Amino acid sequence: MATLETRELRYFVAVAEELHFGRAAERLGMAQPPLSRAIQQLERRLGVDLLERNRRGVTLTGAGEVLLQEGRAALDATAAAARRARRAGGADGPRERLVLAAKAAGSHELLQKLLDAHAAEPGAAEVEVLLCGLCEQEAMLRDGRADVALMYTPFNSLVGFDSEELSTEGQIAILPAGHPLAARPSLSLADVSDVPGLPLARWPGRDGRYPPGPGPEITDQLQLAQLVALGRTVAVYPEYGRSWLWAEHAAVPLTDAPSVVTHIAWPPHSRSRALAGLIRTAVRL
Amino acid sequence: MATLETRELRYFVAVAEELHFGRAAERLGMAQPPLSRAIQQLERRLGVDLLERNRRGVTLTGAGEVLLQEGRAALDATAAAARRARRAGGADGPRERLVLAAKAAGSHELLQKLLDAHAAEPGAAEVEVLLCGLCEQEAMLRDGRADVALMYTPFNSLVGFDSEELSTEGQIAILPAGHPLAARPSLSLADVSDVPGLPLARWPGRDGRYPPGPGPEITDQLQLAQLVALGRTVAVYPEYGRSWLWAEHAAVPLTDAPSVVTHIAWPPHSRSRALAGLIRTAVRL
DNA sequence: GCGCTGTAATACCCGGGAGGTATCACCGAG
DNA sequence: CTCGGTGATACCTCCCGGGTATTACAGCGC
Repeated sequence: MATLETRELRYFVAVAEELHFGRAAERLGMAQPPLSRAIQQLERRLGVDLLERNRRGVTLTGAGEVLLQEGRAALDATAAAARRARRAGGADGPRERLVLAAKAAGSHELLQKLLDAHAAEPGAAEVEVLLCGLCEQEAMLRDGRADVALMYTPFNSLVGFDSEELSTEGQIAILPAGHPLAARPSLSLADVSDVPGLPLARWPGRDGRYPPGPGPEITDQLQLAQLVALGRTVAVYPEYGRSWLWAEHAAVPLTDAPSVVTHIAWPPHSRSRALAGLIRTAVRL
Repeated sequence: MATLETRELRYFVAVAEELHFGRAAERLGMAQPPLSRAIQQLERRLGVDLLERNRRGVTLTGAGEVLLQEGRAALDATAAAARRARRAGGADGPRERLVLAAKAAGSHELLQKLLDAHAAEPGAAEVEVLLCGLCEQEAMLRDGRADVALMYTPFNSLVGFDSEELSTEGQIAILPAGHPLAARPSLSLADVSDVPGLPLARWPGRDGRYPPGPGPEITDQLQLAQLVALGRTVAVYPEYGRSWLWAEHAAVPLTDAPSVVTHIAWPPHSRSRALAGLIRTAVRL
């Protein structure tokens, strides 16, 4: 059985992502020839062509696509094993430590309630909060930087994790304060998706790409706040966005936007007592 | 960053499972001293004690428990990457191949319908059927021996996989043909759980252990069939068990047994067109 | 007390292979 | 036809993974 070392996977993923041996070697901190040789050996061992070497760089074969997908998952799992083992041993006392990943732009209120409730439990594990960008919670759970995360459907995908539903809320339209639509008691998606002179802001999808459209491409909450305040865009945002609105902003409930559901999610094979305690506290909120 | 090679994980898992360096080394096909050294290096690199060496063998520390869990998952993911890549490259033509894992004791009828319907689709992938024992589908999906599986809740756990529900059915009591209870139109769990002289058969749980009780420990369907036919036990079994009953058996519907739901399940990160086609066919059944 | 047994750790050696440098072979652009 | 940029090859070095022999130590029988 060909037993695929971590090093080989790392090398292959680098080449498959760069589609260029030289750059991949640089990224890996090594010279190009040994990298070429390692990939050739890997292909021989698997008995499969992974890369198509043509003039001007390389492309992935079907098997290469598969190995890229699966290899990334395997590397994540390996990194997770290392990180979680190290963390479990760091303070090997009775008090375990948990890392909770949460979107920085998420609901502060919910997070506060959860942490307070958990801290009040007797013998509760210490919880470190790791705030991250838009959709990084999934990667953090997968590669072990976090043990548990707050995720928001439909923005995050819960695929591959265990989860419990915590709360559901509607969405609002965030408009410049003086805009005519801001006076309306409620709006529909159709109302805000085609406002003359006020294009709808575009968020990156799960793959990091932006949907097409005339509106500005948003990367973080502060940028969005500025653009709305400047009267350049209108945004669809979960209810919890009300907590950071400025005086220059107006929020109007949307009647037909999909609900945003907050979940607490964790890797499915977790067996930790500390994690179980945190989840129990969360679902009781 | 300590980057945990596959080899190290393999070694550690072997030692953690055997709790004995000598036996682990034998299982790995190597000598004991290099294994000891490798584990020591691993502990130094992670900066964490994984094993407690006391007189008469070793025991796992907390960090060791974590690394065993996570390490197994990582090794499975790595093996899956190798297997799936190799399979994807084997016949790199337009026809992809899929491996479907199904419990040998499962519903033959459903499997037949699924395979027939799928084969009728134009351009459908070739499907290899891999029949396995009681609860092996999960391991097969995890380590890449299979791409997709038929699973039965509550017997199998869907945790960590994507899945779609295919069908739901009740459970029956399987009794010796001549038994008084066999004449009843229906039974409850209480009726069959305490029949004098006819103890309830015990199935292994997800962890491979048997619940306590007086009945025989069942390992496969044939053994169960024999024991019931001999008048030694009564069993609770899904409806689809009717297809293999003997003349010596009688089946009576159970009114209050949990329903058995058949799912089609697959690894969450799969992106294969062939797999998507099979799933679409399955949910249309 | 003294071996005896079974455990993991240490000492030391050897060979394979991972990685480096220099160079080649190839192809498209100008 | 050269030149720049690509990946592949040739060849060397040395580290480290693995082997054997041995030690250290704890329990057990007598």
